This record gives sequence, C-alpha cells and structure tokens, in this order.
Amino acid sequence: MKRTHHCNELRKADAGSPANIVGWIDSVRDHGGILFIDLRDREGKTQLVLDPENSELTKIFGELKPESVIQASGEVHERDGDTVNVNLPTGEVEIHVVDLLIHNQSKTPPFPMDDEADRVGEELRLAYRYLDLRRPKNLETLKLRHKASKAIRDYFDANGFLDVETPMLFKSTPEGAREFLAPSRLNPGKFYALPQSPQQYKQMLMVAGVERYYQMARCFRDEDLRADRQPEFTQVDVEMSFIDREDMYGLIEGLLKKVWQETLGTEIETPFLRMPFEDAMNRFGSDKPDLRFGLEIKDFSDTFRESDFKVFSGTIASGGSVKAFNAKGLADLTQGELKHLEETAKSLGAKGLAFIKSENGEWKSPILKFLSQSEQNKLREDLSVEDGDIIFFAAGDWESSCNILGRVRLESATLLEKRGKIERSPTDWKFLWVIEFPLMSHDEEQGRYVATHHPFTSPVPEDIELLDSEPKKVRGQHYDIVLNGVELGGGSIRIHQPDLQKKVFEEILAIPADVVKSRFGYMLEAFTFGAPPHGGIALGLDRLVAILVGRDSIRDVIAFPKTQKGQDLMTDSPSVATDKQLRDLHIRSVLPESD
RNA sequence: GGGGGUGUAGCUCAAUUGGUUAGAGCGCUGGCCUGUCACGCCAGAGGUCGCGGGUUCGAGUCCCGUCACUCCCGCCA
Repeated sequence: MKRTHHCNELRKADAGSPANIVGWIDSVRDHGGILFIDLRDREGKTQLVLDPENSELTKIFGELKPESVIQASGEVHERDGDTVNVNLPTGEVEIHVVDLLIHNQSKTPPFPMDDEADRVGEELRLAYRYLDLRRPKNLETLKLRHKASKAIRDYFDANGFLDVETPMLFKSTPEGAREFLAPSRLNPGKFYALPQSPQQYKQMLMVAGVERYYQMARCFRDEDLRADRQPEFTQVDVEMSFIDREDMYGLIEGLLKKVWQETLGTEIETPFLRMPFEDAMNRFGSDKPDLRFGLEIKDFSDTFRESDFKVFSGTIASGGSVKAFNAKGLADLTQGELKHLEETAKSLGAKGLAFIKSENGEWKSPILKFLSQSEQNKLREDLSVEDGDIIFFAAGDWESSCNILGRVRLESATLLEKRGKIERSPTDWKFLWVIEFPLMSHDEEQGRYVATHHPFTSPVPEDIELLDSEPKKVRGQHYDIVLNGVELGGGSIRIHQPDLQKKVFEEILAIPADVVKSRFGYMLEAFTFGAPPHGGIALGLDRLVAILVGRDSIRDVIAFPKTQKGQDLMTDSPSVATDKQLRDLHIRSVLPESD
C-alpha cells in the first residue's frame, strides 16, 4: 500500500498504468452520480474520479471532507479533449479510483485553505499554524528557504569552510542586547545566557586555527519585536582568518549571487556599490539606504548660515545642520498626508516639518517670507525644483536632521508610489556595502562611548592614532550589506592584538578593568597565544528569505514565529512553571504588583 | 515605557445622525444533479457586536477602562 506517485507527477504518458497516491482533499465536486476530488500534496494536485458504478465507493461519498488525508488507487486515464484542465500540470490525466482509504478525516478548518486565507487575521493563522503552513503558497516559502540555506551551505563547503556548532548555553555578557537567561540546576544561583550571536566563540575558532568557519546559527535577543525582529532568529555566521575587507566583499558577493541563482534563477550584478556611512546618511538619511528611487537629501547649512530665518541660522550657529530634499511631484499631498509626515518628523525629535510647495508657478510656504531671494534661488537650483514639487527641511544636529529627512524621504516615496510617480519593485535588487562606520558613538544616557557595532571591531589602520585624541572620528573596519533599504547583515575585521583590544575595552569604552577581566579575560589571553588576523560577517537568514519571497515580515518565512508579545499562539508558550521545576532550579517567580 | 491602527456569524466584510427583528459573500448542514475542476441549483442553521463599566428612553455606533493582534518610536553591543 505504498504510494507510487506524488500529486504533481502523472502525465499523459502514464495513461493506462496503475497509480496509488496519497494527499489532502483540496476540493470535492459531487455531481450526484460521478464525483471528482482534487487531491493535493506538497508537490501539486491530481484529479481523482469516483464512478458511481463502484458501489463500495459510493458508500463513503458523504465522508469525503476537504483537508482529509486519503489514499487512492486506480488506473491513470487520459482525459477527453474538452475535459482537460489547462491550469494544472496534471490536467491531461486523472485517476479512475478503484480503492479509497480515508487515513484521517478532517474537521472543517477554521479558515479557508486557498489564497483567500492571506486576508485572514494573523492571530488565527498562528494559532493554527500547521494549517496555515499547509497552504501551497506557504509550503513554497519553506521550500525556498530550504533552497537558500542549501545554496549557502554548498557555497561555503565549496570554499573550504567548516560548519562548526557553538554552544547555546553561553555566558551572560550584559553589553548589548538583553539576554534570555537559563538557570543552572547544578550551579545554584548561576545562569547561562542564550547567545545573542556566536561572536566570541567564532573568534576563538579562529585562534584555534579553523581558518574558515560558518554556521547557520540560532540567536536570541530579548528585545521588543518588530516585523523584521523575532526573539529567536537565524544568522548565517561567518569568520575567516588572514583576510581583509576586500576578501569579505568578494566572498559575500559570490554567496548572494549563488543564492539568487539557486532560489530565483536571477543573475545579480557584482561587485556591489560601496558607500561610506557618512555619504549614506548625508544623501539618504539612513545607514541602510533604499537606492531604488532618488529624492536625495542635500545640505544647505552654508546657504542658511547668515539667514534671517533664525530657526535655520540659529541651528547652524550652534553646530547643527540644515538639510532638505525635493519630494518630486508631491505638492498635491493632502492635509492628512502632510500631517502624517509632520508626526513622523516629530516622533524623531523634530520641532516641526518645514516645507515649500511649488504650485501653479509660485512657491507657497509658511516660512517663505523669512527666506531671501538668493536663498530661494539656491534651493531651486540645487534641488531642481519644478512646478508640482515640495521641499522638506530639517534643522538640528547632523545625525537627527539626517534621520528625520531619511524617514520623511521613505514616507514620501510611499505617497509617490501610490500616485504612480515612482516605483519600488521588490525585484529591483539594489545591493550596496555601507562602509567606514564610526567605531564608537557617544551614548548621551551613559555619558560614555559605546561600540557602534561591537567592541571587537578593528579600527581602520590610518585612524588608530586618533583613538586617544578624537575617538569619535575613528572609523571601524566594519561593513554592512544592504538591499533595498534592509540591512541584510554586517561584520568587520576584528582586533587580534591583545593590547589594542584591552585599550578599547578599558580606555575607550571605559569598562572597568575587573569587569573586562571577568567577561573577556579568556579572550585577551587567547590573543596572546598566536591569534591570526581575522574578520567575519553575519547575515540575517530570515530577512534574506523574506526579501527573496517579497514579504514584509520575517514571520512569514519562519515556520513557527512569535507574536509581538513573544508568544507562540499554537503551543501557548511561554507558560508558568511548576513549583517543583522552580525549586529544582533554585529560583522563584516574583510577579509584578497588579493594582 | 510611549504613539497610531484593528477587533461584528467559522472566514472576509457591511450596518446612514444613537432608533424596529444586526446583513452580504464564502464556508457549514440538508436536498437535487453522471464530466466537473473555486461545479451548479434549491432550502436551512449559525451572533456574548473582544471584555468590563458609563452616558441615554434607546448603544455595534458616544465616553472611560481593559485585553488581544498589528505598525512605529525607545530598545536591538
């Protein structure tokens, strides 16, 4: 009673031969006498024909419910010309069923199993994730994800990389993301932490002489969720010895080329564009710019340095910047849309969102009366303002004026796209490397420098001397790979000199010496036993696959994702632990006061 | 921690200014139908309007609170 074919296998040439297939009932069409079933498995559909002459079969007609699992055997018949279904690869044949076994009868599913279900609330689909995944569209996503990981594994294997597993029970290192803790039964009062990434282990593998390492690494971060952030996710983790940045760019460009070939059959162009962090911020207001459209930001600090408009000149006098971009063709935006853009700007710390509309041959703006003719001319020229355009401004410190206009630029793109004035095709692949990030940034809250990426990133050689004098100006040998406004991954050349690493920890990041010793002591020691120069990168596999299949949320490409509150609605986790479990682990729950 | 959105039948949605018995499509149940393929036709069942409170002669609709899901800010070395 073994199946002989899957549901997308039989063709005209099979006519006359016996077949035995299994699958889920996709639909039943009962004509009173003759009855048709579309049987579905993960490969496709095949039509079964149940003839009323077979009285054994007629008895169970009433039990053939959609989504039931059945097995059917019979003979493959070629269909008559006018009954061929051109929409199915198996549409030229059907199986005339002799025997039919119901393996498992299905209740009526809580939501439709066709493409209609894309509109069904995610809450319900997550509670019945096994049904949602059963839909062909979602099985295709799992298949594509598999193809992507296989391409990745094949690529690294072919390039001499070793797949090495690293511990999930790691040590708590409070720098960085909040961690999930795992209590240790054998060590009362002590805890492991689940890794935010295998960063330190992979560097130790380099010291160990592995030379080329990769891993599909599960990572855990106990931070708030987003469409592109889950508390556990998968990272394509890579580390190599004896390389420089150029080697890494080439390696990853080759990897992505192969992934695109193997999953979509698409050729992407390499090498990728490279853009320094500062340019990305200045031109696009983002460290992960979407290059599928223009609307570039320009700096007008020089233009407004002496301006009568005090909001601008005052900002510049106190060291800030005035920036603007032309949202080309958006002068017809509605009051509501303008208000929304203002809210966006304000949510990023702007006091408001200054704008100038160019409509019917004249400029209209609440701030126009403050701007001199030469200032207006400069804007018109530098931003190529034409009728129907609208200029948006931001004034503030360099970083926040970039960020504000970066967001307004993205929102404007959405509005322009609705009007058909620009296009952001999900298959217009605009890759780039963002490079030369600052090694550290000043944390206002903590009043000290923190590593922009992580504290193991090596400074670019010519900036090392600035470490003591102007740490802010030191650029790191860090690189991010960006695609269509999404940060796919990032990495760096690491520090492999114990003295430099110690200096970064203690002097620049101002981590107390005893903390450095307890947390990173083993690492500093490891670097004294022959540490090779090395570097690496990590790519978010979930984001990569989401982009490949054109989904906005990584939940769509994870088999069992969690909701925004970190719950799995299917298994109803997390859940309370028993008193015995807690006792064994030497811990106690202290619930927040509810009043 | 903060801001926005959503919540009405199993599913997707509608319900005028607060006003009679809350509707439609799909699905489901029953019946008819021997070439359909999202089969068709006929009939029927199905509602804690997320939950709690308030205003009102009267609340799906207005107000307050709360829960869930979601988008974003903070956060994510």
